[in-house]
Amino acid sequence: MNISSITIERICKVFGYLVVLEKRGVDFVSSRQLAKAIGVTEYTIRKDISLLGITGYTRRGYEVKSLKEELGRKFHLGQERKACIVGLGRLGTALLDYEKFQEDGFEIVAGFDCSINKIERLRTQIEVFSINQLENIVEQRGIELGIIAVPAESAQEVADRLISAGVKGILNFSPIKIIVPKNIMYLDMDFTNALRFIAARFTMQKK
Amino acid sequence: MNISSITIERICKVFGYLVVLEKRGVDFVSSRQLAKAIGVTEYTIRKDISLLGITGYTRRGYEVKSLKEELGRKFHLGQERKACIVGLGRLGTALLDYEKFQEDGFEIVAGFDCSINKIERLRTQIEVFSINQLENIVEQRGIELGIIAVPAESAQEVADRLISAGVKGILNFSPIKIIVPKNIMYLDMDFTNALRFIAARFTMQKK
DNA sequence: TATAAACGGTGAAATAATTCACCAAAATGA
DNA sequence: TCATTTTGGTGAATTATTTCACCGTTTATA
Repeated sequence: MNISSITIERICKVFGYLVVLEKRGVDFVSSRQLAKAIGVTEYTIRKDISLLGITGYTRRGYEVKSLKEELGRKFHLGQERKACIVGLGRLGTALLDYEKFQEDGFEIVAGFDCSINKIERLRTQIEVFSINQLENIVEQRGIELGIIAVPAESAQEVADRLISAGVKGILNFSPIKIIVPKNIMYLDMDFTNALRFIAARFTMQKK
Repeated sequence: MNISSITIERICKVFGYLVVLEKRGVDFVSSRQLAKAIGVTEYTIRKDISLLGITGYTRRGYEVKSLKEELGRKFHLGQERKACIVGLGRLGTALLDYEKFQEDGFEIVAGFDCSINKIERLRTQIEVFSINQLENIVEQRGIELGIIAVPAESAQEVADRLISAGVKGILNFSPIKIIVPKNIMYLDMDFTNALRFIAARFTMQKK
């Protein structure tokens, strides 16, 4: 099967909303409700879901629990995945304790920083290491995801090291774009760019 | 002129890269270089730019300084814009001191939190207030952008208050989707969803 | 039991976005 | 000076994505 990135993005949002609905004890949800919740049309939702061979019930919609499980199975969502955070400044330490990751199966199993002082001072549940041990720990613990929260200058180097140590996906919070091989999944979380995007749309906006 | 959201997103990235190039003292940049830097094709870059009526130089490319200025003018980027942060937990305080915002013209002029204790303890350059004063301060200071870093439960309420106080754009770091009127520009920064997106693409990926 | 309403499924149509092919201009170099 | 290369501009072709129209079920209701 061949699913476009844009569809995968929507599916992830749907998954997130299903998690919320399940917590609320909702059993069924219609394409219209899903559409409203994630900001697209009902047609798109139905296309996306039927593309995956998942089917709903006439007059009731999709069953929340089974849709969530099926999406999880197909996209490996909500399963155990180990991640680490590199760079334990303000943002990095905030991410270390971000419980929402854990709820979704993402387990932060290590933090790295280059400052020994910082490592010693940190009081956290999660084990923290010197950046020197990055390769060792990533390999030992089978870490698949790397979260980069270091300054722009060192972001590319950290990414290269994470990749050569075996991570398959990178979430980058530094404000520069990192170049990665195309078999590595990569996403930027550039805060300034997010504000730019909002500001730019004040001015010109089509849809 | 009518420019699609997806084009605006690319333009913002181009703008960010131009800022970097300008700092490095680079005078000209080709569509090919821009394309590589932001991860699209050179055709797309040229289409985007020429759509705006901006034109480059044969055999040299685009002039960094003037392209940046022109994009800034057309999209109101790199201009003074006032923003505030609501919710001064780990993430909120990290954002308070995120200098990169300032470099790009986004000025954080206030922080809000509901805990008086927290407000008193905080040592920061930026003035912090009780959430009770949100409407007052937003109006007084002409704040246009609201950054939401409160827990999921109160995110929608905070958004509603920000909007009724006059902000025109919202950047949401809470893990739920907020419903806003369609004249308000809105962007989610959902960390868990970002990890999901990366994990999902491990499995299935078209382009 | 018959009718209406609310749903999902899906091929076809419409729209949007990207890529391509090719031209013209400028710079370079033989 | 003349050929070659690099570059942007742009209409056309292609590809991707969204929307629509309409069908068949199921549930609710009269």
